[in-house]
Amino acid sequence: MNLKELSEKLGLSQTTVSRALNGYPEVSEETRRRVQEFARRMNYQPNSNARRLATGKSNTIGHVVPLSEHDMLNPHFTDFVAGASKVYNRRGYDMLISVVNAGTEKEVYRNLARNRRVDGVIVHGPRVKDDRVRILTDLKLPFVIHGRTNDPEDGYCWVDVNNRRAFAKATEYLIEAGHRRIALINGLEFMTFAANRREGMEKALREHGIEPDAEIMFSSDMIEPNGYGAMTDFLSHRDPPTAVLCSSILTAMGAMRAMHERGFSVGRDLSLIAYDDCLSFLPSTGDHPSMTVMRSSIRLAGELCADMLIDQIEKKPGRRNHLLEAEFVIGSSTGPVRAKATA
Amino acid sequence: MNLKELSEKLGLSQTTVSRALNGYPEVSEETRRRVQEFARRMNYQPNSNARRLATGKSNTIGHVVPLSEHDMLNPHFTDFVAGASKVYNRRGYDMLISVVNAGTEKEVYRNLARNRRVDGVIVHGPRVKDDRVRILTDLKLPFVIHGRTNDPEDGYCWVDVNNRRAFAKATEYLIEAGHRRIALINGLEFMTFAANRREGMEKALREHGIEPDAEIMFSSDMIEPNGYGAMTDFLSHRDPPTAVLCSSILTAMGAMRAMHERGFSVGRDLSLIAYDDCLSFLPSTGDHPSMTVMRSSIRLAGELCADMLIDQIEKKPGRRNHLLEAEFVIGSSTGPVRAKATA
DNA sequence: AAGGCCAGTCAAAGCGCTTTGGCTATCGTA
DNA sequence: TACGATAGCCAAAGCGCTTTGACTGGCCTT
Repeated sequence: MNLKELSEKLGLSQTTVSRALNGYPEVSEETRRRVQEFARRMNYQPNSNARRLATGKSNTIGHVVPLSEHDMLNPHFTDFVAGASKVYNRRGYDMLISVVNAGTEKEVYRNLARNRRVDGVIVHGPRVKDDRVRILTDLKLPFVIHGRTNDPEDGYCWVDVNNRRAFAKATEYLIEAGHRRIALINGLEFMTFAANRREGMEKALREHGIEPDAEIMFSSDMIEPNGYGAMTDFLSHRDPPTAVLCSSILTAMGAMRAMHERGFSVGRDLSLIAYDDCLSFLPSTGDHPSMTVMRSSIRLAGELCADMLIDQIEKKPGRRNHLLEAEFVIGSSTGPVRAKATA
Repeated sequence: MNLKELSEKLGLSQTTVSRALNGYPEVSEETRRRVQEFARRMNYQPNSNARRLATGKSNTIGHVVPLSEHDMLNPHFTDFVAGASKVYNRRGYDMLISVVNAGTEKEVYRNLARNRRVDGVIVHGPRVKDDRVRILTDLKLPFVIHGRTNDPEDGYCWVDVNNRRAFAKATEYLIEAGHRRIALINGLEFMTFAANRREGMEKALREHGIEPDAEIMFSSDMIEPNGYGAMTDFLSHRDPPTAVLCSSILTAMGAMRAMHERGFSVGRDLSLIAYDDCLSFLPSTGDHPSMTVMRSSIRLAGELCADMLIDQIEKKPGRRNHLLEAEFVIGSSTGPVRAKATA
């Protein structure tokens, strides 16, 4: 069933039927009702490809997500998507996901733009120095960055967490509990969020007269096995840490596994603070605060990004950026420093 | 830059240019070379909406994923997508993801089909009794199911794991190690895979004269907190299990957390076998076999589904279904039954 | 020399919508 | 009574591709 058939059966022109269905004011209320009711009965759905061609709008948002090594798709992405898609459903957009190998990203953006397959994109995993901003600006493709680059040049939309402050605060908390030997299990530091987290931590350390030690700082994909591996290494260091900061609950779980395996009790023998993205499939601090965390919902970030992007596409007014503050929640994974632990 | 401009500048008709670019044989090799080179120089990309309208093909695969309670997106989905998207990239398809609330699924399928937004869909989380098969068949929308329904009616494409056999085998392994009190932490049992797992387990139990006890069988979303909660409950049962089967590494991690918390040693005091989907962000048995698992890669399933669906869409010959066997890998989370553990 | 065939090209007709620019009653106003 | 405004409808022109059907000129056959 297409518009032509529908309008013929109704004894109306395509123009009128189209207008009736799309809520234009030039049709009488009675006609509109008749048309809409008939369309529903006939199960009429406009062909979206035709509509897209005619309007030049695709009503689709693109997500270009890079695969990291081992072809892994960042699990944090799941929750971000859950948030964003909620907004897409509400506002009538489709979500196009393009999983790409790290190198080919830019070409994919170019294609999406020239193709007119999407009305805008969300940029994931911004780097400290990232030319995607310039590319997208040149292409005149609306975009929102989940995170920021470190370039001073502003003018783009972003949603980010104050990572520096969160990690500085967590570090200070540990220092006040007497820790002076604090490890870091971070994300990949060519990405801004991870770089900022390290900066925040180092700043706090230095302000308390502690020189950061690269030997107890680790950076990689934020997945369980990496947390386990890093912590295992740290614990066999000649001068092991008494506390650790983890950039994700996933690495934190790995770290805790390593600690348990060595017979350490988390919160007593060793302290741990994790960054909690509120991943829905992992233990959170909701019910029983088992972990001390800095918390900010990545799903919320997804919602904010999506809304902001659509506002921009539809030229609606609205905020151009959001700097979220992570909530600091004290759980039982931290405690005062103890006599040096021995394996 | 569109086709018209391009062909004018080349002094050719749109027909010839279109054919040259799309590899039709009716153009001379020299013309083709000239056209392709010029198109590249001009950064020409055909407008995909126009192309879709003209061809009636969208070159897009739809994934309709239901949100479970708490608006959670199944984390197992991430890896499935990683696999599928690899195929989509290779074969020139886009991936459209539609996240829906559990109830509205069918309507979404109907819309996708009538809209002509996708050429086919992948059905996730099939239920024991699932009317999506009939709906999609009626709509004549090609589809592949990740899993199966339990309806005898065949004729659709699917990729599934032999869940029954995997769980029967794991159960037998535990029984042979002397366990007679075996718990189950399963997925949602209105879904076929979970129902089959339970069946496999119960069959093995009965074959060894053990009556399944519903009090140590749990069913829910396969996420860490649920594994933790279930295991905690089991351990405070008047007759606690000596072993447990988990439907996912995620619940297994939760279960292990509960065991650790009570001071139990996994593999000595209590045995655990998990179903390992090879989720890339979780510890697998690859490096050091810490967990005894039944293993089958969900990413591989994603690849198979995608290839099968595209074959179907393009009317290429190929297999219509795949029944994968899970690999049984013995790790250190299982051992002979011990004197009854006491909390 | 006439006819047939083929390679290479093109004009034009869709694909199914939206949107522009009329057109016709009808009504209020002077 | 006449005239402009307006509500309600329509025909037709795109949107940027693909594809059909037709047309050339050169070459081979008989």
